Amino acid sequence: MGAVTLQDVAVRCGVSRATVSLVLQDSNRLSIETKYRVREALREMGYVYDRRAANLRAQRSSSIGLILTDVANRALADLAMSVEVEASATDHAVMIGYSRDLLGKQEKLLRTMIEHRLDGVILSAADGTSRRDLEALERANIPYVLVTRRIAGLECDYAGPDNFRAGEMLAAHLADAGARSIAFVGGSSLVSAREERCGGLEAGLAARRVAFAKRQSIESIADRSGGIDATSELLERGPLPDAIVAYSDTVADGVCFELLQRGIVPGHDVAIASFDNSPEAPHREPPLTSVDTFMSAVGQEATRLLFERMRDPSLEPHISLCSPELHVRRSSSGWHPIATR
Amino acid sequence: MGAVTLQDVAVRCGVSRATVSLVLQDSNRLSIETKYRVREALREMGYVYDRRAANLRAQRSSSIGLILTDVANRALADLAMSVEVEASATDHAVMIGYSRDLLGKQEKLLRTMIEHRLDGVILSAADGTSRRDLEALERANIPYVLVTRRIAGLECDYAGPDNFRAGEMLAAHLADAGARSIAFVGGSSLVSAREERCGGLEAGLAARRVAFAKRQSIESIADRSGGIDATSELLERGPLPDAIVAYSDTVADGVCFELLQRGIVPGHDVAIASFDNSPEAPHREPPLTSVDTFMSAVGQEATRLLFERMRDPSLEPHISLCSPELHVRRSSSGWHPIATR
DNA sequence: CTGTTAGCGCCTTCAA
DNA sequence: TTGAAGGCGCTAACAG
Repeated sequence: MGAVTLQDVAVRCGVSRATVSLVLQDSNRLSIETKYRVREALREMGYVYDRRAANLRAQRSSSIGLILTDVANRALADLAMSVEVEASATDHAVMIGYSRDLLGKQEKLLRTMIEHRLDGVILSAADGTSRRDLEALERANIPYVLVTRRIAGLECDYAGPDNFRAGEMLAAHLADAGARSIAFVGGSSLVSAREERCGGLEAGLAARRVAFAKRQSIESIADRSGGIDATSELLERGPLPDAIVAYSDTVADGVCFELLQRGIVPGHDVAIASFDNSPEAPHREPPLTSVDTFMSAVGQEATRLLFERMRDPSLEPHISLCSPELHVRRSSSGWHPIATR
Repeated sequence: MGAVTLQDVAVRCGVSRATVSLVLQDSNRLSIETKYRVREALREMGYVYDRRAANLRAQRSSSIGLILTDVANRALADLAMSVEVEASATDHAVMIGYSRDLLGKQEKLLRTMIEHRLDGVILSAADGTSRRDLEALERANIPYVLVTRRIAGLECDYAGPDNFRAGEMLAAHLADAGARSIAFVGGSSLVSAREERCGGLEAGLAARRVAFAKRQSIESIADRSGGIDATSELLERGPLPDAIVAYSDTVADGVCFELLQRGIVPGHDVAIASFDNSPEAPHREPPLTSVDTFMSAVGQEATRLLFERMRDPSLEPHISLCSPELHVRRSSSGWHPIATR
């Protein structure tokens, strides 16, 4: 019943356990003949390597952890899949957990991963995570890399899209198109990605002498309904701006919906743009201008950083930002200053 | 450097390893005082339970595996997240892998999971998986549950949406609305879900004396572009049917797009319906009639089945189908026989 | 080239 | 109530 062990095979072949172990490692200290005989026996007896034992012995786990807030949006799904590909290229399994932005759940996941003695962890931290929440990892000496979201005051490895640059790109595009008033809509300011995107937008506009006031930034849940709510609030606060930049494509969907409800045509009466460049963006009505953040590149990069740190824990923290790419579509190119005046 | 072990704590407290182990299990065979003293020491010394060792000793891994083809679509993401929730409720970690419908990758994932001696595996099998591909799991005595996709000729635990019933529901709805010719569009016939949905549609139509011919079923890749291609082919093969049923909401999007390209208005000139009831379905133009397949319920059920089998491997295979729910929206309710004649 | 030994950290059993 | 011992399956180190 119990699986075949190295010992069993050794007995069967009349050699020692160590010899069999050497065969598994294809050591060249053994005679061809012995190797062959042992290999045959391994196969015949249906031997399966027990990684648990090897891991215990070698003080590792051949696994890394991946903690995401969620995987229901396409961007994070791409990230998860690319992490798995990179990890398995180095023969590491991936243990996954979803925090749903709950600090308690995240803590439980971290504890579990530490007990399993994972070789490393990639973490997209829940809203409100502080460096104290990661101390357990440090005490346990487990290398980790942050993705997507930064933690204030914490210097550590990080991989993510260059959100600031992405914001700047939209600023440049919209300012050049003639927009003179711009609002940023959706997302929570607790999440670093929002602050970076909004910051980049503000900086880009400033460089082009377009004003951007704090009251032109409205927070919301980061989904379609959030886009609707934020748009309502925006229109109550004042007149329609030339352009609305949404926190994400999903939020932008809600924005467009609410505008239409009020008889305002997105892409014509007001320019719309956002972040993610999701697969549907080109197929929206109007097709949505969006900055691609290449989340699978981010996942790949995060995994690379993690393995580097696992190799050498003394490295300086490394911050890796993936370059975004602007895709201009009718939601912003269809708007012209003339049309609104 | 190395982590604190039970042994270390025992020495510090002047008791035996076993005593400390008993404290961890909160055994009532120990004096209150000893427990207290040992607990203090555990805390002070920063002891962390080493699950690897415990797992080796107990011949388990406290982890289950989840192999999906992909997680880029919302339905599978929901499934993945619900599996993780259920598993962690029983203190099991989740090791994840994505096969991308590649048999080779799936095989590698299975091998890894077997080497890690996972306690069980939930598998959404890649296209073309046969029972032979799962023999490794059986030899290793690892319980597994199939989700979402069945494998021909393999009796084993399975959890999935009741696709046949879902097809019937659409048949009933469309036939009652007056549709007399119906096409099924998109998806690969290698995937059991398509065959079940299409089969249910056919059966439901037959029960209402509406003909459904094989040539009214067109396969394609299961995405938006597949919907476009399949629709082109459909219109080349013959006249526009009263209704088009798409394999999934994503495919339906392509269908609607291609129809509009040809000046045919979906929801008016032809009824459209599909499966998944994705979050965007109500927000499409026209709002899309779709059958909800509750993938998070499927994930929950699959995990439940797996744990049951882990408890008692001798159980009869159990097949669990989650009831679907029809959501009628304008894409089908806006169409009337009159309008097309 | 091959075999022996001694653990990795935990937990169960048996003896005191 | 506590202690000692042995072993899960693997492998590094050392001895033959």
